[in-house]
Amino acid sequence: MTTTADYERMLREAALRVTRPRVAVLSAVHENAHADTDSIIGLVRQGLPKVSHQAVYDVLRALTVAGLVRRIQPMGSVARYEARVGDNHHHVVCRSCGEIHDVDCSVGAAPCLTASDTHGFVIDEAEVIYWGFCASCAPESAEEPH
Amino acid sequence: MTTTADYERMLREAALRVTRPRVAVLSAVHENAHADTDSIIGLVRQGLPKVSHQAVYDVLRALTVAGLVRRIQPMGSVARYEARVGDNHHHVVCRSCGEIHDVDCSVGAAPCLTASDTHGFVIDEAEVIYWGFCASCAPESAEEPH
DNA sequence: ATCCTGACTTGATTAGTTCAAGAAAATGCG
DNA sequence: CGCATTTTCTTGAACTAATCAAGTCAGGAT
Repeated sequence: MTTTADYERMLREAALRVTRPRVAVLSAVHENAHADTDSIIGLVRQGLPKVSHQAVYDVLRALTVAGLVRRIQPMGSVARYEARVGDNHHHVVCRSCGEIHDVDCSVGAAPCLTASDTHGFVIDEAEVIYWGFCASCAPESAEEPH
Repeated sequence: MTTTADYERMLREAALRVTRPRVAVLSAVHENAHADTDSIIGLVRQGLPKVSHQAVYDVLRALTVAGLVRRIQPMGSVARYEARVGDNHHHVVCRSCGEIHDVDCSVGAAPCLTASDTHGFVIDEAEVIYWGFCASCAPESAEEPH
């Protein structure tokens, strides 16, 4: 289990000041994968009722810049954050309810990181989003071709 | 070259009424890949100065639903539209200037469409976004590790 | 040509996020 | 430990992209 002290250490190692809003946000993101900003605000306020929404926005940005959390934003969705960073995993998103789950890269390490024609771009990351319907939202006749 | 008559036919084949705003939007998306809504409004108004922004929003949604255009929205960016539909191509996005280019799927047909663990999801599409820096934005020392 | 339905215009409204100025708190130093 | 410096947080407003609603207008069928 991750304790408050662990979060404080993570912040310190990232050269960020340790404040209660930051610990609370970091904790919320760790314990609630793929939470959107609004949920995070709610979670943080369970422990610290007085934090402003900008504090949360600021903290999320600081944590994102520091690499402690990762911001994901499938289209049609608001910004969401997750604590798994640096392991090149991807996401499966439900078209209906927006639910997100992690999936590891299918073909090994990072095979998708080779585009056929990069147009002169220096590519550093390949983001994969699998779109579909989750178990609850999939119609029973999902496997029918039409 | 694609003419107005072609766009009208495309609309008719999609069971959409042929209106000048629709032709103008369809034309704008075809001639300006990855344009955002605001640019499209500007382009449309070059020919039809009086179209409202809602008309453009409405038309873009109708065209998207009809499958004539595709909506893409890398995170941090507003909605963009492109006319290449149904060929499973992906995108490379510049982290700095937001420029977008098409890339064909690297490993053949649609290999990325196999996630390792689908969490019970019925997946119908794998969207790949390659992140990096375009030729203009890439620093000279881009290949240096640090 | 006329009617009916769907599309467009106008204007207001929302949600999500950001900006700005001042107050508060965290770190470093004496 | 207490103070100074610097960053962070609070308060409140503003901004942007997008949507909603009501009424007018135009495309396509009869």
